Amino acid sequence: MIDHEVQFKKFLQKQGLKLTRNRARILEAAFSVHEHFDAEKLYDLIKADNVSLATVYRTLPLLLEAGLITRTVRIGGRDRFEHILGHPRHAHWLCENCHAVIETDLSALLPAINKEARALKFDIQNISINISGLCWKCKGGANDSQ
Amino acid sequence: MIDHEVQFKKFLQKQGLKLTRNRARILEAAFSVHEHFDAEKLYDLIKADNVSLATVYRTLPLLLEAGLITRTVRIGGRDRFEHILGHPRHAHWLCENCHAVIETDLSALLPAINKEARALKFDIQNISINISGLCWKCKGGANDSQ
DNA sequence: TTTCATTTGAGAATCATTTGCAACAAAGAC
DNA sequence: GTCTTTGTTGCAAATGATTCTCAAATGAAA
Repeated sequence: MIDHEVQFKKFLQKQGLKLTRNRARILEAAFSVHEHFDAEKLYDLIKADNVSLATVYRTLPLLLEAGLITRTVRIGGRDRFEHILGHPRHAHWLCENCHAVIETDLSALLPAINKEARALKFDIQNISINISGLCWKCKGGANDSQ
Repeated sequence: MIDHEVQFKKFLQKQGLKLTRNRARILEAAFSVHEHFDAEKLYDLIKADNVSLATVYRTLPLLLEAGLITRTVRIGGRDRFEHILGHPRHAHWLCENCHAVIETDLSALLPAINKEARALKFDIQNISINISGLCWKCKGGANDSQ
């Protein structure tokens, strides 16, 4: 059983829940995508296995609580997520014009964030940094003003 | 006319739009709340003036584009905003347990963010930093595990 | 006060997400 | 094995925030 599957199973057991075939399938799908995904995307990946969209929606919060995925940007009215293991935390730069998403490492920001956390006695579970604006391609063109 | 009203009017004119009584009312409401608010909240504040919820929803994106408000945390499936003028940018620390929202200044992080932006040639319009976890009150109690 | 474009309220329509429910498993207890 | 209990799932229906439609209202300008 893969690393994150073990982690998920442990988490589930602690809540008296089970690691079912469906849940394992969803977890696997989430880790097979190395970019953002939304519920629909996962569903597309596994619907062949007769997993319903409702189950995907039911599983997402579990993965979230288990600390295996994280909620990131919201695009087109849809929540988007990404897996965490082997996917170091990063900031998202979202272009308002072309909707490109650029990712950058958080390491430059982490020291300052952790310092703040200590001061607040806050236990960090998830960090989400989204910066919107115009990417280099769009800052001159498409949008003539601003 | 207040500062941010001037700003809004300018913005609207640039798009061939008008600063109507309703829009001014919504802007005013947005600036009267010194915390996060959602569409419904603004609506409650001004429905006595016969402004419809639809108009609130229609105006929010304008305020956003005009750089007068910013989208922050999403709670209970609702988009939340806050005004910007006189309300320096800050990070949000969201407690998963008691849902408290703590705000901290961004100044410690801005230099690093701006540096990154320069490297990416990215034009920042909006920065949203949300850190979730457990606040000091909840990290020991309520939730026995974790 | 005519004209023409923009706004608006009201309610219907959308669409992601949640839920209710009945049928299904899984894991023990016997 | 066979009960029993408890969690799981697919399906369809419900929910609820947000968006859209459209006809009436308003505003600016001539």
